[in-house]
Amino acid sequence: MAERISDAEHAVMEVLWDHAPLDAQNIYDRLSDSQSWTLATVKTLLSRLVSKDALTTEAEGRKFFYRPAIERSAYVSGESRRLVDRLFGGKLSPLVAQFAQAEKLSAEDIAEIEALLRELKT
Amino acid sequence: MAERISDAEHAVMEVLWDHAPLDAQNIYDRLSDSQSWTLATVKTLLSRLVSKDALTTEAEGRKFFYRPAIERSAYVSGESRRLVDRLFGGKLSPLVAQFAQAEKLSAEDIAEIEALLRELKT
DNA sequence: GCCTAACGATTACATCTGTAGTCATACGAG
DNA sequence: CTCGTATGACTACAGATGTAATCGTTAGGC
Repeated sequence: MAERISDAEHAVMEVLWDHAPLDAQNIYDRLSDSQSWTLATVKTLLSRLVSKDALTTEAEGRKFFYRPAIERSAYVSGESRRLVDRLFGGKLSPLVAQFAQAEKLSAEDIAEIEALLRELKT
Repeated sequence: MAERISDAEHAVMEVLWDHAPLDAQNIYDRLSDSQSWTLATVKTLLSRLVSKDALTTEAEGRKFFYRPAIERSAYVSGESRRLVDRLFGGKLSPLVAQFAQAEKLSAEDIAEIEALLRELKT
């Protein structure tokens, strides 16, 4: 299990993490803001996510309601770890350094992270 | 331009970021530790990276020396931003929070990041 | 009861990716 | 000069991905 979720599929997952269960039509509607996919495309993505065990379905009449089978936090965790392992030798601090240098962290960002860390030490 | 670099291609880039220029055989040798690709596979990846303008070549006799055409930092920067945008609303602190919570940052990690931030504020 | 519209399922197809084999060629050993 | 070998180019092919059309079925309106 734990097949990899593609970018397009991820967009669908986000909708369902935000609000589930939903049927295909509803998911399509919510995606319309950000994507210009047809209903058919959304349905394909849903099918693929079901075969990947990333979604579960509940039949209601002749239609399905879809619900995430994995936690967003698990997905986010996996993806983050992947990136950090691949690009930063598995350590978080070089990533922070990278952002600091290339992205100009705002004072606010810095304060937020510091607060976080402070809390961790208690 | 700026075509996306795949995972396998990235492994090749890392070798060249570490030490360039190198010829195909040499790259293959250096990859042998981590990957069990054949020379043919490595050559395919090199060709694709050249068409993606991620590598440049210098002919020397009948062979090529390959050299990165993009900085590692640019690549790392792009990939990091992609992840942070996709999963953390573009902000770094939620990523740090995520790691803190799911990955148990060591005291050492925390200290490193704090030092980094302290330095930023000067 | 019949037709239509809405569903999921199936099929389609180009591109990208991982992985590698084959081909033409030219350099270097003898 | 000849031949094997190393080299880049080209070809191959299955699976993933983005994107969508079509098909078979069935519930609901009339």
